[in-house]
Amino acid sequence: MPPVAIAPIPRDRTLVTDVAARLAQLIESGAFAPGQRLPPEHVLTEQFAVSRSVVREAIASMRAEGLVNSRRGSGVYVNEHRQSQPFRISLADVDTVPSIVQVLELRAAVEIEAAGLAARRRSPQQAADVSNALRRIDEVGHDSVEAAQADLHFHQAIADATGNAHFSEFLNYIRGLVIPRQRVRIETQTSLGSDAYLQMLQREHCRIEQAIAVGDEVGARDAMRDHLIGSAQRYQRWASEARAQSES
Amino acid sequence: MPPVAIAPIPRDRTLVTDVAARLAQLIESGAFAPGQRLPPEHVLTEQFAVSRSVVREAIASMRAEGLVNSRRGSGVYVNEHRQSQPFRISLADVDTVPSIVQVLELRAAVEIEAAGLAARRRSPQQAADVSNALRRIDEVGHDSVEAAQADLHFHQAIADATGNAHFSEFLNYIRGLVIPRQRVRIETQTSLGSDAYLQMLQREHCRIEQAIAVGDEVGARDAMRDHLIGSAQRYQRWASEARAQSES
DNA sequence: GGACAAAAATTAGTCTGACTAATATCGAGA
DNA sequence: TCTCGATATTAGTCAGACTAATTTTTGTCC
Repeated sequence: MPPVAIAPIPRDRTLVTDVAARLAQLIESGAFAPGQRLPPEHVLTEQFAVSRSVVREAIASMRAEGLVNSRRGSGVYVNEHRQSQPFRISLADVDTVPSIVQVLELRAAVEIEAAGLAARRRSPQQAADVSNALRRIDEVGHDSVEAAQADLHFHQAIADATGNAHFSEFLNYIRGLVIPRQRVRIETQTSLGSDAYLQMLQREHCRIEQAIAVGDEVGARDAMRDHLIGSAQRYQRWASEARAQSES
Repeated sequence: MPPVAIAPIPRDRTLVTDVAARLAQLIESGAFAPGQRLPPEHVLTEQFAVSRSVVREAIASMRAEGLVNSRRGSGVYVNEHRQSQPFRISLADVDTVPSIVQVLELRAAVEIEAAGLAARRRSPQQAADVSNALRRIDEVGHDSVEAAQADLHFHQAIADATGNAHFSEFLNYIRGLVIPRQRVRIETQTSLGSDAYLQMLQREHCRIEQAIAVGDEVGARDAMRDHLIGSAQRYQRWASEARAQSES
């Protein structure tokens, strides 16, 4: 008798996944070129020696993946531009403090350059948007939820002022990864650090806004760099304090 | 008689897509929590008033999207960590010269900061890797394909030297968007600009490598910025020349 | 009662056949 | 040659059956 049962290994291989994988491979390899029509279902049925249900579910999978599109009465066609693999940071990788700092570093890189581009290229309207966002942070004051949102809008206004939508979209993506924790941080900090903390933040914001307003590219980058590095350091300090507190 | 036929609007809505969308919405809204089991197929069949084929193809779609997973004999379960929407630049958006420049701007932002981080944190081994990559560019000389690859490795070595895998991965993603065209550019340039062009590139590379070697964070950033801005300008100039040439 | 095993019920996977609706193809007529 | 209509092709949907894996229930023995 074996000492322990062999690991079950939930083989979720099914005919559907097999057929989908083989079809996907054929497309990848170029056997079916973009724009080209796949063989009709009944042909795939006999070639793969499976039922039509299996073929249809496999095609439904590939359609969901954006690999093909179906046209009723016509056929299934390979999509023209099969998207390159997207950029994705696994949420599972954003769990520890160091890993979050790594994400913040990438975000900082983009925001720093965004501040520089904004200073160089912002329209008068965009400059006004940044200034308004800054004022809004002052107005909301201590409400931590509102403050977090106002802070977000400030950074968003800067990204928009670059005139390059990729910056806005990328920062939007990064935010989705770290914002939940950041909000906690801000709430904690504001309840602890209170006025002094908020004023320091606002001084940093103000420096950024001024540089963008006067078109000082280098100054905007430096100000944003100081702001984000400061934020990251504050985050790390807070995290270590929180840990020390929970261990005591 | 109408002047022109009404736009066909290929409505690719089907029962399958509808059911999949509604189920996805129920999951998004939290009606079905992660880890929870979906109602069995025959229940969905009567609730949505569709056949089992439709339900199954809808579930196959969601499975392909990573939203759920099926366990034969047990049920369909909502995946625990439904990934956040990834960052993706549509290839369709990377077709014109200005749009490519926008992508290059985002790439530059990340590479500039990567150079700074590399200068600050690189291990001796990583510094050596960067230097070796630089030397390799010299060695391959005029072979445009090899040169493009060596150039890529140089930038890759710098990203690796940050010690932050997100930088490497992000630049890898960006490369997948613009490299095909860049290679063409390099080939054209090398055949036209020849030695002078290569030597200028290598001087820029060398400046970056030196700054990283001695741990000059600001210098590394500046050198990388000059290099990438120069590259973008050269690309734009080449593109406009190519256009002028094709029009003549 | 509790632990274990067998039986039953539940559930997803697969197959078959049919019909519908949209599209594509072909041929006859102008 | 072009247009229009009939025909063929094809994906979408429905229905029912059977298989295989899992879960639940039941029954038995201790």
